[in-house]
Amino acid sequence: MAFRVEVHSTTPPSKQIVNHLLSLIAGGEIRVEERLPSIRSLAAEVLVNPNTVAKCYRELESRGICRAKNGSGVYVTDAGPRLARAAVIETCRREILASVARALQAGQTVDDILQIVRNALEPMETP
Amino acid sequence: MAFRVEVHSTTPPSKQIVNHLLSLIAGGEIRVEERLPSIRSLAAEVLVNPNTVAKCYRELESRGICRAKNGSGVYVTDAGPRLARAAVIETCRREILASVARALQAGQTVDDILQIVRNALEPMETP
Amino acid sequence: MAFRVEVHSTTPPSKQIVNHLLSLIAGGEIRVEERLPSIRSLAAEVLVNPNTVAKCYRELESRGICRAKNGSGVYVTDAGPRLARAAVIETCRREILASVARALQAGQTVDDILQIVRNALEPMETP
Amino acid sequence: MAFRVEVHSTTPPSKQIVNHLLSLIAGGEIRVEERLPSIRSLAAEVLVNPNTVAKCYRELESRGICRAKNGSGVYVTDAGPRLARAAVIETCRREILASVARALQAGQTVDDILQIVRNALEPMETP
DNA sequence: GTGGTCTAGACCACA
DNA sequence: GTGGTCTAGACCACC
Repeated sequence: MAFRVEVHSTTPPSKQIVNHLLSLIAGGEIRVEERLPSIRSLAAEVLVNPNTVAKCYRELESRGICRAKNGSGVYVTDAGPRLARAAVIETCRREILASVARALQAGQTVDDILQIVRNALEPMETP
Repeated sequence: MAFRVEVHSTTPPSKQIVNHLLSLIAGGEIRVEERLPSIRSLAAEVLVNPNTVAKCYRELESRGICRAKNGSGVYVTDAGPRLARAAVIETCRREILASVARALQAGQTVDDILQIVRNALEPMETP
Repeated sequence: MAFRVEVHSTTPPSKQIVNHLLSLIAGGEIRVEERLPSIRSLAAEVLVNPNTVAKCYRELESRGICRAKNGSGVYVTDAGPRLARAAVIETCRREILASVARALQAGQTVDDILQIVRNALEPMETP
Repeated sequence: MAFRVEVHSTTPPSKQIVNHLLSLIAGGEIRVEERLPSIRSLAAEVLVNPNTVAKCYRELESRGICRAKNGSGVYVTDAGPRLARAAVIETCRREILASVARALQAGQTVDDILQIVRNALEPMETP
């Protein structure tokens, strides 16, 4: 997993965890029909209460992304990867639009902003 | 202003308002020694409790960006625009980096992301 | 409200509460933009933990039926009554189909079943 | 059998299975002194743990509807069909009354409900 | 006062 | 072991 909840963020742990799971499913690191980490193990790993993780799994299940099988675990549904990808991309799109708009309003030039984006994209272009 | 608090965001209204005021000051829409909107009028405009706005003004004051004058309102300090600009740009930079990284991880291509950024920049290039 | 959670039912309290709230909204007893009972007061009334009621409200909110305003309460959305009605009717439809099918399979005649239904409808035909 | 346990129902699988067996016995599809499906075969068919099925058989046995014969299987008792029929019909009657009442309260008309019931009865009238 | 979130710990049903 | 549910009680943000 290699993921830690940022305790001092304004986004609550549960939302951070949901977002992270969405990223994992969207990025194909957890595949269709594959099992998500168990509630208790993920809770231990990211140092939150199991109830918090359970809430996250419930949320993903209500969005059709995964499905709990009693006594067995939580599994990615067929539609899971598609739904997760759509959710992640839509969120990122909105965030980028908002950030860019604010940067422009604050007096940052178009070139400044493109430079920032290029920096963010670089690590993916060289390898 | 043309600004509304997103009630269901995880970033608390007070922080949204601070960010917005920072943008206005950074962008020169509120200038040095200019008065910020009154607590009550801003509260009424963004449909928020006056206490919340007051808290925001205290926050900006503690960061040296504005200063309350006895009974006459809150004014932007000399250093205000510079401080606001630095804060906004740094925040936006971090947000853009994070969003772009997540979009890439979710399977979005570099071109997809550039397209999103271009869309965000467009409104500023034509006028 | 005049509603009590049946402790010894197989349907968990939270689901009972959700169903009851759906009925109230579907039946127009709580109208658009009207406030639902506060989490704490409803919890006290039906003798469950406030967290349980909070979970129910979250569920309804995730289905677009109501919307929480921080510090103010939970309100029925514009689409709430329509969504609630659809949910209740769909549930009843499924239950009736299942019950009737099982009664038939158990050897009950069509007339027996119609008689049961007429008994259920009677109280609404006389007034 | 043509029967599947609904994994995400609030009624536990064991109860669903008991209900289904009651229907089969009540409807005469499993007769007096006839053997019920073996625990393992039924468990395999409905994709449930054999322990769960065993529990169901114990339940039916405690209600006098069937009886285990040493090592040879579980058989319907003389009183079984009568007891099963009574149980099923009473359950269905209660369920129908409850569902119809809720549908009425949710704004469904008497005709709407009769239509639902007719749909449920149709498959038995044509053949 | 309102809702939102988290923690801690219990019990149940199922594999 | 798995998830599901509930209780109890804490803290935060907002009205």
